[in-house]
Amino acid sequence: MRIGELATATGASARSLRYYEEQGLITSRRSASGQRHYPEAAVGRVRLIRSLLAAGLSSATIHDVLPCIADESIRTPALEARLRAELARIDGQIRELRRTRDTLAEVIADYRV
Amino acid sequence: MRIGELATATGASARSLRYYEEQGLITSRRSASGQRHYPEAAVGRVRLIRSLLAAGLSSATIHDVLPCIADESIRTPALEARLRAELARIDGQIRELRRTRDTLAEVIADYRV
DNA sequence: CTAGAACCTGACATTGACGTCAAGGGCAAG
DNA sequence: CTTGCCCTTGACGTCAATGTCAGGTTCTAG
Repeated sequence: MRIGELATATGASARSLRYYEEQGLITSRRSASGQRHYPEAAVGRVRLIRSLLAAGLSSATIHDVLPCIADESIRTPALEARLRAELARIDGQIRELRRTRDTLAEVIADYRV
Repeated sequence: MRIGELATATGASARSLRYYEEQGLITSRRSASGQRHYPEAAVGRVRLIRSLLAAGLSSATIHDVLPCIADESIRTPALEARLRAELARIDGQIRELRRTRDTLAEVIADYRV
């Protein structure tokens, strides 16, 4: 699977995929001519990366926790704590979003009256 | 209320408050010497602005919908549609966050085993 | 073989919500 | 009056994820 195919499969641009690799979030096997080739599993990994990015994790944070997700052998208590912290952060973010959502919904409800 | 007081009351920096004003999100009465003064109501308004920003609305979007929120006389069907669209966007964002959250939670659960 | 699509690296540009710094004016307390 | 803090405008810096462009190489279809 070359980069263009992975791009269309994941919704990430080729530029983004190279960036993810540069940040150590994904790896690629190179053909003799230097072109990147990916295994099927890269699709799921990139999708996970994108959802974590969308959840507000930085690429550095993802770099820290992704090996923990991908490779059981690297799982450590410190990484578990990190994951829990990020989970808590996302939970807080969801709560705040819901409050904002409700504020907006109230505005709209009042709107009709 | 001067800018420093509003800043500590809302958690926004003075820089941010000037930025919000520059973007047309808030207004201020100026003293003879040019210093900004705000009414008490500015606190709530700035808090609302911040939560909308945190929810991913751009300052331009907030500029569009905030008068609708603040001033009933400007409410129009177009603005209501805009509000509904933003509400839907936030709902989608919450759903995606929950999926990511659950993915992360699963990882942590698997972690113990 | 050849055209065109896809890929490569490297570098600069962009965006939005700010931070920060400079150079100065305003204001209350002692 | 002065000390020190708060305020002003204006301009440039930052950060992170991507866009974009240039100049060149490689793959694929006909």
